[in-house]
Amino acid sequence: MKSVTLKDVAKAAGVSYATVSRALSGSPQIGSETRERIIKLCDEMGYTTNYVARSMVMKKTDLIGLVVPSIDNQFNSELAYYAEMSARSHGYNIMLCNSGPDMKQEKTVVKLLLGRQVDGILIVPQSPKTYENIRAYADQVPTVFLSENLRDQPQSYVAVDNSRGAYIGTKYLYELGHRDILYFGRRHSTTHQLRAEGYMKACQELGLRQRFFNSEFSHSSINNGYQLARDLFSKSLDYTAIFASTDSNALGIMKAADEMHIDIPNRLSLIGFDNITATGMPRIELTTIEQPKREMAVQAVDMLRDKIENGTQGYVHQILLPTLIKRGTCRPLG
Amino acid sequence: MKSVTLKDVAKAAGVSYATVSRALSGSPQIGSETRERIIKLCDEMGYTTNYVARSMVMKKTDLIGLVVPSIDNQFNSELAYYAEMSARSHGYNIMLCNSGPDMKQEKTVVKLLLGRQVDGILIVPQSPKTYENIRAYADQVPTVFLSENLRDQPQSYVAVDNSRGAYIGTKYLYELGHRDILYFGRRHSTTHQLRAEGYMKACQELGLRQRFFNSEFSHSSINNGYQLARDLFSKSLDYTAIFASTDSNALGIMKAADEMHIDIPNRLSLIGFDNITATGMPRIELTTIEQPKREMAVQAVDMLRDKIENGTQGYVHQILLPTLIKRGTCRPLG
DNA sequence: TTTTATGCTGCAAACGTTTGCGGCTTTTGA
DNA sequence: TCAAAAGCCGCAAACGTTTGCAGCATAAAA
Repeated sequence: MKSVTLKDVAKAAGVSYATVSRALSGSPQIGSETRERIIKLCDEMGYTTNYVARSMVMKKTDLIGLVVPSIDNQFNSELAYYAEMSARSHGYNIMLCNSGPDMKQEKTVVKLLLGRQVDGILIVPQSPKTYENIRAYADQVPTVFLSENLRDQPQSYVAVDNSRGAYIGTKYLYELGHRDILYFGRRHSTTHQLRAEGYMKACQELGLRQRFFNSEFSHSSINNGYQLARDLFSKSLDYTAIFASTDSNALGIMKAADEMHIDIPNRLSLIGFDNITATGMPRIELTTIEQPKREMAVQAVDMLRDKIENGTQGYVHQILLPTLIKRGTCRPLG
Repeated sequence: MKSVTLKDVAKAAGVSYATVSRALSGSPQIGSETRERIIKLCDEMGYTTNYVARSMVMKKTDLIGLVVPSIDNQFNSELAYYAEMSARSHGYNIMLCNSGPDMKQEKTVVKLLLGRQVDGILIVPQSPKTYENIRAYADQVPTVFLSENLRDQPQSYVAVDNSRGAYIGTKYLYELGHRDILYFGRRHSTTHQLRAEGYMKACQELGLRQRFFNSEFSHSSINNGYQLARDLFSKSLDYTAIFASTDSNALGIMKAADEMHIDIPNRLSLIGFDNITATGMPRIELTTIEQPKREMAVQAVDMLRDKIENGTQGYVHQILLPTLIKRGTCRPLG
């Protein structure tokens, strides 16, 4: 268990450990024969530099704290995947924390991360109030928010153009001939507000009546969507398409529709938002709006790196473009 | 950005920083008024103990390295979720690394983790060869393998009873009246070998003919399953049920079947293995064998903690029980 | 040969903690 | 009143690096 230190290989090489450190870090003031001899020796002895000691003196841990509401959520885990890959390729490691389900835990893990001396924090907010919740800490270390729009807050974030996403989705339904489109989902976070706005904008432009069916449940889950949709479908179906504010909701709607024998897509067209993996599964094939998760994650770590390495001050709001993914749940009307 | 140190609050409190340290750690040799005064002061000044300095002297980082082939995989991300929650509740933080897709990267990240001085490593192997691949490192730090059976290897791991899972799945099909059951999937990792063995055992006991359709593709994905199933279905359908060695494969099979108008479950019953989230989605409703992911993750970190904290030597093979999840893809025959 | 420059290496401080040990003050017991 | 015990607290070393600075040898220049 006792690992070999600089001192050990220095002794073996017959030089001071400062020399070994310099040889490894490629300092130009070390002779090339000495360097090679030392490097070879390090290899043989299985030396790996102790990052905690290194971090101590460098005042830099090369660690990025990644906090997500819960990593088992498809959307988050995809973001995490790309974030980790990208971070590592730039020499950073990821410290993972689940912040859900309550605000207290979110605060706790962020504080924890600070104690760990992470160089920066990447956070996908668990609620619209996250910014307030962790503001005190976000000022102490480079932080970028991921996937949730903060709109007017003085904080860096990267997110899709949620409004545009809903806009193109609605327009697509229109082009398919639909004139009665229901917007399904909550609206109390900025993200969801924006989506609703995109829908409304499309409706205005196209001369459509705006119709909402929303709730203020906290998490957008399949089950929530399902429960809600059962309510919805027990009333008259005076619309031909639904724009669901999240894929999870859409999936719930789909389940309810199947149970109540409402034919998707023939009687009802359905479109979601996010393009989570399940939407591409056989039999589901949900038409949806894609969030470019890879790009989002990569941009977020780039932004964070910029703050960390260049000390960039201020904040930037990076908005990426969503894409319409046509699959099987939308049909031309008539 | 400059954080407040022990020294700072010591100066403010008018005591030495050793006293502050002791007050915080609850040492009995500090007077209670002093302690309370110090704690209050720490709060006000926003002091958080620097974990890297602490780790340095304690020779313990309270860090667990979690390496998974790719966190965006449902199965892995669920394990990761529970592992992180459990680890954190015991004072550990998780350092996340994706090891996929190649063996080289797996080795690299494990080496990295060692450099980070993690107290232990939790690894879900990316291939049957993982053990060989990282053995050199696994000897240097407490390590437990997750979800993959290592069978005779002298290493701790926790996994389901894969054999039993396949056994009960096959038996279930038998009880439904099926007599011609095809086993679909690869067999070259221990895990998959065990599943195949469970199937064979059931066949023997029940007097069924054993039928295999397998391949040696490296990753069990929906697409692989799909491609293979298209092949399979182009030949005669002289079986009434398929036991797929993974849910991913089963999903691929389902897709191919739908395309080729083979009615699941009426013409063909299908059962998977793993119970990944997608299987419970509307329209899919795949009958499957559940791996108790939460329990697996929790047990794995318990095991790891035991090694770390008590220095427990030797190894233990923890086998958990799988459960049959009855959903919609299996029908009684006749 | 002497001086200067150049190339390489070692010394030691610093990073922010934890903790054994010694010392001071106060209380207790006789 | 004095000694011993007890209760608190500070000193300083240690953890394993990085790096500014000084020092030594050798090579080049005068």
